[in-house]
Amino acid sequence: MSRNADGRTRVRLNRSRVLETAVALADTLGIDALSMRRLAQELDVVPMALYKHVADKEDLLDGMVEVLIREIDPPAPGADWRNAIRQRVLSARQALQRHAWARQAIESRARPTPAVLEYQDSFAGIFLAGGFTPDLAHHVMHALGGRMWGFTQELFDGSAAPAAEAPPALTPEAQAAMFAQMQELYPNIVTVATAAQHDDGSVVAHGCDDQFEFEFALDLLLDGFERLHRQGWSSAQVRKQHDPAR
Amino acid sequence: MSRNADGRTRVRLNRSRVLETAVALADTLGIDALSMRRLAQELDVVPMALYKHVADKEDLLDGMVEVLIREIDPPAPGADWRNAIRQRVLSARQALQRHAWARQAIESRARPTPAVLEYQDSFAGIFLAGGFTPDLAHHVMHALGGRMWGFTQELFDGSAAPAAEAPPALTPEAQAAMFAQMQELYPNIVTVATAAQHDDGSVVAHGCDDQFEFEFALDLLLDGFERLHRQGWSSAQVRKQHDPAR
DNA sequence: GCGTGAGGCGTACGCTGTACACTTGTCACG
DNA sequence: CGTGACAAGTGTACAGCGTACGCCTCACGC
Repeated sequence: MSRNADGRTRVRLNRSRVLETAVALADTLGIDALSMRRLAQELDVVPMALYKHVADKEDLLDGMVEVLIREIDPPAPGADWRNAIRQRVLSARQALQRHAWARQAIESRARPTPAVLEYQDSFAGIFLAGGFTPDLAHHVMHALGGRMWGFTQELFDGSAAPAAEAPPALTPEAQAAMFAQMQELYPNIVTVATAAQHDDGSVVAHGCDDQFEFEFALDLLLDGFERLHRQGWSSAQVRKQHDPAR
Repeated sequence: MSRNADGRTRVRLNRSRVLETAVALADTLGIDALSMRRLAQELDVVPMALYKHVADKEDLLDGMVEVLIREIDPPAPGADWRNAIRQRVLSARQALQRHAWARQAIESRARPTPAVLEYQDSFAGIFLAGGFTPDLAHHVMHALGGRMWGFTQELFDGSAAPAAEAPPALTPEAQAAMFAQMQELYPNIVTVATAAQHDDGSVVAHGCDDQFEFEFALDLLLDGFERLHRQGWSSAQVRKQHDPAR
């Protein structure tokens, strides 16, 4: 067994040690700062040593995603489809929040690993067991999309002013000036972004509640799924309607 | 004015030429292969010359997204909110399909540029003009999320077998074997993935119709929005219901 | 005609992933 | 206990990346 600089014997490397260290490192440093070299250093090993345990960086990322999937609660056995889906998604969401890198990692993966397929299979299974036709289950899973993983579809963070990051603290005057400018340039965004507080009756700006937004969209979709399910929706009739010649 | 190797005078570089060439290059080579060096080469210029026109690679990507946004149709003036949103989203989707790199580029952007804010502002404006309360408009935009850009939330491509890319063509036997294995390991996915064809009555596997899936999810959401809008939904009552103490 | 400033050039640095050949450590078996 | 084989870890090297910094040079206003 090899020894480190202190001459103490060192635990052997193995795939899960590599993956778990990578996960921990990505948690603290962010996915961009996770390099093979940095990871090797963390494991007190030369970079190339990692390649005995992962094929390449792609494989490392795949493995990290698998670690994450294992943290997601298994489907609740007795629940009806709606609660089963809801629980699973919200559990996935929690796992994703523990690992901020995960969203990017999952989305950048080119091909699904067995673990990913298994995860998606369980969703399909829940819908089918709930009496969904394969047809409806298919479309419904597409509609769920990233939300299956608990992704919030960011991309609209009304509370984020443009380029207001580098300066750690803004003077109240500067803030007010920026707000005024925002209001001028993007009046609707400002209206909408500050809406949540108004309706609450609260005064302070507290940003928006990601969890609430996530569940809002999720339940909107689940409501829609339920309605279609009840009324025996089928894609054939919709297609016919849109394209009667066929 | 400088001359190139042939001694012919060369058109001067400028920001839009840089951005448009970058877009074209990303279209053909993919975003991963788009490097400052490769882009410079395409423009017949030394890499560092680009930095007189874009601040850094981040700025380049921001600029490319702006080029893309300009390709999206402006909001239809006379339309009701639902059609206005639908049209805009579907137009965005078309732009995104012309530029496969765009999704990743948009999602990786840390802070919204003015063009992005303006785009989102127009969505907020459509909802508000349609009589949505700022509160509802806020949540609804979150629910729309990436679909505002026409993103399909891939992540579940039932037709993609794992690691079936490198070999360009599989023998029918190999395909059959793989299918059998898929069926064993992921029975629900197979059921659901092959559903669309069954219901169509067609026999050949044609993958699934992305456009259909996209509109399915979009309309599901729009239906939900409409319902909430009609019944005067407000986040205050929902929150109270969940958390009556407050 | 000449100064000036923007635009393009060249060099260099530190970082990345990883190919390839090498040594070392560990364990099964004679 | 000795040994051979195989797995694990090392070292060197390469091509590519983004970009800091200093220099040159060319078009243009005076």
